[in-house]
Amino acid sequence: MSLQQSISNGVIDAMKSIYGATLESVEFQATRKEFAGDITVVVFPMLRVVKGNPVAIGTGIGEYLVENSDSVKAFNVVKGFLNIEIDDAFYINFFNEILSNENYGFVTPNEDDKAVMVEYSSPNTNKPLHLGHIRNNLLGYSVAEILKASGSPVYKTQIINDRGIHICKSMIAWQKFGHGETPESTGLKGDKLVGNYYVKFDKEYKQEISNLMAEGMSEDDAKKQAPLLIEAQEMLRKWEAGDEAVVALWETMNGWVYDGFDVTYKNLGVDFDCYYYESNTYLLGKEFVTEGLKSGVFFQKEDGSVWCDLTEDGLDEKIVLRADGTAVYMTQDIGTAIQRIKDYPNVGGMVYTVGNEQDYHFKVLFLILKKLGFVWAKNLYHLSYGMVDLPSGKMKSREGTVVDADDLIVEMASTAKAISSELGKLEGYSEEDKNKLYQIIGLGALKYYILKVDPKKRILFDPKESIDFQGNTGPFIQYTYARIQSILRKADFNLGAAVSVTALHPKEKELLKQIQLFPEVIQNAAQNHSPALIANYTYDLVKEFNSFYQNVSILGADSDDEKAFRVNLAQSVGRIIKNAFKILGIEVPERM
RNA sequence: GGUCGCGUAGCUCAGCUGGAUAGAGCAUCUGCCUUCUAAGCAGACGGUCACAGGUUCGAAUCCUGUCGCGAUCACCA
Repeated sequence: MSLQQSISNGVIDAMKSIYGATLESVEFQATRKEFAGDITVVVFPMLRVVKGNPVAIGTGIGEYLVENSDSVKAFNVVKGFLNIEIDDAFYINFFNEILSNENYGFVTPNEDDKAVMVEYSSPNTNKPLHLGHIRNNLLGYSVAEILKASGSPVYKTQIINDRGIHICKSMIAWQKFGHGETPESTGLKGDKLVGNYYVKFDKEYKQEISNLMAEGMSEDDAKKQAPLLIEAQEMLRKWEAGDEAVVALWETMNGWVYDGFDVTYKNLGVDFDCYYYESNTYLLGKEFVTEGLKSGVFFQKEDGSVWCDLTEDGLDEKIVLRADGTAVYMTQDIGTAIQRIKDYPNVGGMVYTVGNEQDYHFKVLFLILKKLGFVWAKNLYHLSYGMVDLPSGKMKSREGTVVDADDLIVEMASTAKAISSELGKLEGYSEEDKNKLYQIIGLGALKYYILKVDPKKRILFDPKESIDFQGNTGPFIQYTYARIQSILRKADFNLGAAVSVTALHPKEKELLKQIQLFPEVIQNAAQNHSPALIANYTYDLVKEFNSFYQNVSILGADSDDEKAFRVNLAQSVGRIIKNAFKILGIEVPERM
């Protein structure tokens, strides 16, 4: 039982025994530094149940707690705040309990529990990944890890946008201007190569439009009649008809792109358990639209298009099938959701990691799925996040202001190298080990920088100002971890044994209080789908540890018991850092 | 224009279901490396929590309105 819970029960008992009143819950907060005490009960809310002077009530409860609870040592009341001092023994016992638990704070998933499917990444296949995708990937991956740590089985997935005219555009450009180039022949990553042809298409297409307009054609007509576009459309028709040559090219070029993406995913440290392809799910979506039409969830307009009327829910009418019977975005997403539950019957909910420009789309999607009567539809969550903008505004590929994911990762590592070399703590390490370390630190800085911010807020990223390595940053936390490992290497006795100290140093106590919060923080983060909560908690823990580290000698403690206690304390903090960072997808180095 | 989100120190961000005098980092300034890694620690400076009302013992937090920024309102995905 946690401290809060046990105090909470004590307070409820006290209210019953003193006033005969029933209290639903007890409100807590951390005690402010200027007052004596470890935890504070707010008396004001109790006035609803018991009339009286808050100070008197607080005093009454305090006396009862000291009398009846082993862990409460003393108390004081300031206005309506009951500050409770907890006996050191409580913290020491608690610490001995968690000492041997390497997975402290994690709840092991039960196989019978309902699983959650987390979708993330799902990029466009005609452009390389950029900073915005990095945020998406890191968020999705981390939320999946958080859910796992909080006790849910999780599947990580991705929807692959593998049909449509945009792919044909790159194919046409490659055929006409590519001279048979391949990733191997050029040494380019596949996604970069294909991205170049997408840009090439756009450029040539624009040229054709202006040529046609120079000949006197109107802009609208020119856009529709440019030969390149006609060719792309023709290719799309062939693709849908299953033309062998076109399909083969499509497979080849998609393969290049995915190979390229895989490299980036690997560098970022994210992965997936299963994949879904739009080309496989849109038909299922159409089936359910037909069914919904029969059951009256949808209605058909005169031209044959199918709609869902959401005006009663405060939204508009939404199209779910075109007049010509082809699928729209919504149709596919309906189909994909249903397909996933078919494939994984133990999935009870899904998380979609998609930018906030699609808030409306998901609101509608979830509502439609509810209307179609799926029980799991109430457990759908749109993990909506803000855009990553540059000081100049949005990233625009045309203006060359896109922050490329691969470039950024390389740049972060080289910044880490520069800083690290200056500090010169890595003598005796091989070049290979050093480079690995720079990668860990650079990525740590980047990932933490993005994850520590509340997902729904937009991020301003200034490429000219490099990401910090000091203060509330990934490297700072990694550094603390490395320092702890250094202590552990020097400690000359076995760790993990129960420790026996009688009194706590104030810094030790503060640290233990912070450690105690970890399980609660994980549950909280899972509920809110927010890695930022984990990041900020870890930072607070590390600050507390550093303060302890600077003010209290660990290896030079007075007694062997005290030394063992402190070393174990350091080790526990190290474990929590490692586990918290694992959830964030950030590695921790043994040395830096 | 309708809808949704955001607005906290010069900058980047915390602030959980309302609680005590609003919290960090960066930047600026002052101390601390012959003691466990100074990517650190201790401290100073810095605020009309966008603005105005309301709800109550109490509001950065909840409600309403205003302003500012962003997104969205396609038979695109």
